[in-house]
Amino acid sequence: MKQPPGRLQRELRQRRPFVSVSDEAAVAILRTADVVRRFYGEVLAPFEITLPQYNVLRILRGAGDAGLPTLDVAARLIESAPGITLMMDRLFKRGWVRRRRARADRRQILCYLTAEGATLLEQIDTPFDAAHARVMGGMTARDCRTVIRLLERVRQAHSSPD
Amino acid sequence: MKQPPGRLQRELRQRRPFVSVSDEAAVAILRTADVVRRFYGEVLAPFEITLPQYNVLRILRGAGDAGLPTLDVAARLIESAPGITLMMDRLFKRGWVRRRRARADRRQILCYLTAEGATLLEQIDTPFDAAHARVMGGMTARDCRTVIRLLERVRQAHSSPD
DNA sequence: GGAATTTAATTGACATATAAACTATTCACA
DNA sequence: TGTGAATAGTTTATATGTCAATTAAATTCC
Repeated sequence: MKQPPGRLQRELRQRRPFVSVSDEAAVAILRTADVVRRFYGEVLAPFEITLPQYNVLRILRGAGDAGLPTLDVAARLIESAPGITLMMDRLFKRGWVRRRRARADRRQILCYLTAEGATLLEQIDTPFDAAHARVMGGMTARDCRTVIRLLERVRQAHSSPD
Repeated sequence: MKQPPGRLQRELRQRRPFVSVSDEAAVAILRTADVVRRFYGEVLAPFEITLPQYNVLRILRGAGDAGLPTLDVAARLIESAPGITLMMDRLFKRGWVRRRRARADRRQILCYLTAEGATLLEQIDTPFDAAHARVMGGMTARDCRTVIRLLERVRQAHSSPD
């Protein structure tokens, strides 16, 4: 049950053991996230689009004709306000996003997916969905559900009111 | 067994369900990593140091008087080569790191923790180790070990020769 | 109705990241 | 031994992410 030197530890080439399992789990989460991010990045690379950009486009597709205020897009990502403005600028320059000031609340900028953006997403959908099947590697559906449940608990413990 | 709307899904305010549990697990990993990163970031904020910087200093402390070539430091982080140069520059300017060209292999730059760097780390150690106890929130040691084991399998599936 | 507050978004400054191109040094091996 | 390949590190360019300050519009509340 107890694998001798600890694989993660060897991975990091650390000399000292982890302070606690808590510590080790946190590092495992951070490093696995990097692996996952890189994996999706490679899937998207041929389309010259990054994972956060792809996520924004998918969010806008979900919003449909109603569009979505800039900060609502940010709220659905990890991202804070300033980052989303820049990213939206890039997506706009590439012709995938359109923006218009909201009539109802003139402070808001509504963002929409363009037809070009929708076409791009359609091209990406198939390889991307196929990637989902590979991202968790050798894990069973049951393992995935366990991870989902446990990590949910971690996030919950750190969550603001929500 | 099947929780009705899915908490993560609600978190993301997505309309459509995840394509698969694989998909959902990947998103859970990415979002939890962000939570963990932010948590450690807040612990370190009073010391005006970032998590990656702190990791570099700890690696150099581990290396001791022998020091460590720049790219060896990078190898122990997620980080690729160019990033480590900049970060080391910043740590040098702050007086926490010292550098010297290796005599044995004149291509290498050996990096060392300075006495000031060591003092800083000592100040951070206690609050940081205390944070380890909180980072995994309500999870038991057993849960942590489960997460460690499952995520290890995910990384393994994506690993290069190693 | 109008001053104070809040909210949506942007700007500027800085830290991480990654890819590509480059310099300097070392190594492999014919 | 000497040339071509590999390695260590930096530079440049671009993208993501965060904080603090700012602008403009909407809301609160006397």
